[in-house]
Amino acid sequence: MNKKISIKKIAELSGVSVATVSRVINNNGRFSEETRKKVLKVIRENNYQTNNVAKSLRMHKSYTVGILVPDITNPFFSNTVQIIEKNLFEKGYSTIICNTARSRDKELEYVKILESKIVDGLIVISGFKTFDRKNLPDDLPVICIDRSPADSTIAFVGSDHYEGAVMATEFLLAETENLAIVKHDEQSSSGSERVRGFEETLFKEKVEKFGSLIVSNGSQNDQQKQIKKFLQDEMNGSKQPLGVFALSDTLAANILLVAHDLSIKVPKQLKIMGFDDSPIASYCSPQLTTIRQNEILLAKEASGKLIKLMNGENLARDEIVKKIPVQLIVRGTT
Amino acid sequence: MNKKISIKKIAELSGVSVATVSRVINNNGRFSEETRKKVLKVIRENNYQTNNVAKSLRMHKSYTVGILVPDITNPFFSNTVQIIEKNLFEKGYSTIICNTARSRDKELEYVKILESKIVDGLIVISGFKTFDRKNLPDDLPVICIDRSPADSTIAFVGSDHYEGAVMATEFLLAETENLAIVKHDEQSSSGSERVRGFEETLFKEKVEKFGSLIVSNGSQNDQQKQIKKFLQDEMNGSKQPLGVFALSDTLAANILLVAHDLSIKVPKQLKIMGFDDSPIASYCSPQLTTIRQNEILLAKEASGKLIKLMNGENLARDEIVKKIPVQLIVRGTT
DNA sequence: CTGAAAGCGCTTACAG
DNA sequence: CTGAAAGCGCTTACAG
Repeated sequence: MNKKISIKKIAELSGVSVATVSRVINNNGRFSEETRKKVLKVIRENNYQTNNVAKSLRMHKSYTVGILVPDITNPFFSNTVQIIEKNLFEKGYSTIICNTARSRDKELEYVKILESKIVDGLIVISGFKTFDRKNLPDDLPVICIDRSPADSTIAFVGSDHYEGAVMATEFLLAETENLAIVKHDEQSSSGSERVRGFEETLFKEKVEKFGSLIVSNGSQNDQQKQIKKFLQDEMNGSKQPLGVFALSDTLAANILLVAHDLSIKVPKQLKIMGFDDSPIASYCSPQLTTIRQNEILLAKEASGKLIKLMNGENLARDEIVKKIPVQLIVRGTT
Repeated sequence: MNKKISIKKIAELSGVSVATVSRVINNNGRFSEETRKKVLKVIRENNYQTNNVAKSLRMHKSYTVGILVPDITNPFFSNTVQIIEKNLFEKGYSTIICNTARSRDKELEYVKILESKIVDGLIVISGFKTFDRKNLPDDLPVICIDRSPADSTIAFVGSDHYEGAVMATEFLLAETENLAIVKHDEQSSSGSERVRGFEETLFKEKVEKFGSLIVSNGSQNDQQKQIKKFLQDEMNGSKQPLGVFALSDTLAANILLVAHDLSIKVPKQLKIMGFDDSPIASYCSPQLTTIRQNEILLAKEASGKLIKLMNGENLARDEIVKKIPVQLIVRGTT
């Protein structure tokens, strides 16, 4: 294929003005059936493609949206992004996915880039506790996913992490009162909600004591060492089985691996509850009991709202914040 | 933050022409230190941001590259993409990631979109056996990853799947001569290479018989059923342990799960070799022995070459095709 | 139904 | 050192 051809060239070749060509392309304004055919023929023959850069400049509309993702290799994120991308594509938007690597600087940098490329809208996925839109033009449609925006006027869609944790905890409590929670080092806003769900449920059920471990970031091996020490302490001398609520499936899977190592029987002596239903959950043995997030619904809400905003509509008051229900998936570890 | 401000406004506010403002911004052409300070001050005060759409239009350069990915939720792809994105970002390019969902139509559609957004270059990751660049302008820099281009002039970077399969097969052969291969339904070009590595090694070592299973796409459950039947047949009455070369870690993990189910001892009676070293490999128990692809090197080669091409340099003849070495990771299943 | 012209926000020869 | 003007490829009031 040769170099790009412009509307001007098409106009020349079909013996009409550029204005007319533009009208034909966009099927807008009036022109005779005859010119339409003629122009379309020339366009086809020359494999003309609209230059969207020029069009964006003129129209102040790019049909592009940006997505900020903290870590695209995280299955929950990549899944959600993939579905959002699909939804937006169907509506004629293409998606610029930006990996912020959980870095404030990169996040800011990418916001700048996206802005200067004049995206029509922005979807921001968690990474820090809050997202500050003060760097953004006031009129840019923005949807936050899984991260509470600092500004309460920004639309927000997220799983009901609190409710998920309540379900998880009650399920564990039905089997044993000897509970523990295992968390990651740094807490996202969703992580805090999960912790809150756990603790408030215990409080409500009048369980006063529970174990707690914070696993600091590091290699899988490091993490397992910390878990090993914890399990050895916790399992020691207790009559009741131990029920562990892990704040992610990754943690849950590691706990399971350590349990095998220590010859602790799962789920007989140790019950493990994960969170996310990530791919590894199904490849553990036994498979992990966990809380599944509904990425499809999440993505649908987020892209639907963004499109609404980009079409110039406003969100009703009760649409600003949307909690997506989660689901308890009972498998082998409980 | 308020609406966008243009170079024209900045010119007005600083009492110079737009030409001068442009020169100051790009530090290009000559201007007095005094005007520089003045203009920069106004820019800062007004939070001016270049409109890259306009700049692209004028410069025929967008500092944007497109990546076509068949499935962003596949860890190998998302990892590779993430690293490429990082490399390009450091060179001032932002990346548009397009999920083609292994659909020819979507692939074509996205190529069009990317083209019309005037990307400076394109990275194409496997999905079909070959990629045809006839729809692309002749002068657009393109790098293929993991998929042989139909046109042998396109630069290509991929893991040495053949060599990986040879290593895997020889390793298994050292333990047992009773081998089998388990493949996916649809073969990518990399898959075919893996098969070839397996078969040629067996031929070389004069092993004439081996088992073979093609697992058709479906739910995890479906796949496990097919594997179950296969294992029951293969394990029946054989004295030697069975060594299975699975064409992906996903397959390997499912085989392992079925083995547990059938109370087959791994690695005593059954040895399993995966491919990719995907995240699930480390969460199986025992952990999977597998062949690791070097995503970092892969990404480095791909982004490096693309940048070279985008800078107008040519690739030396021996740079067109680059095979990246893979590594045998011995863990618990062999 | 059709065209000439302005303008989106930039950069860059050209002239001074 | 600085400015006026052209032009990147489009769309759209305006005039006819």
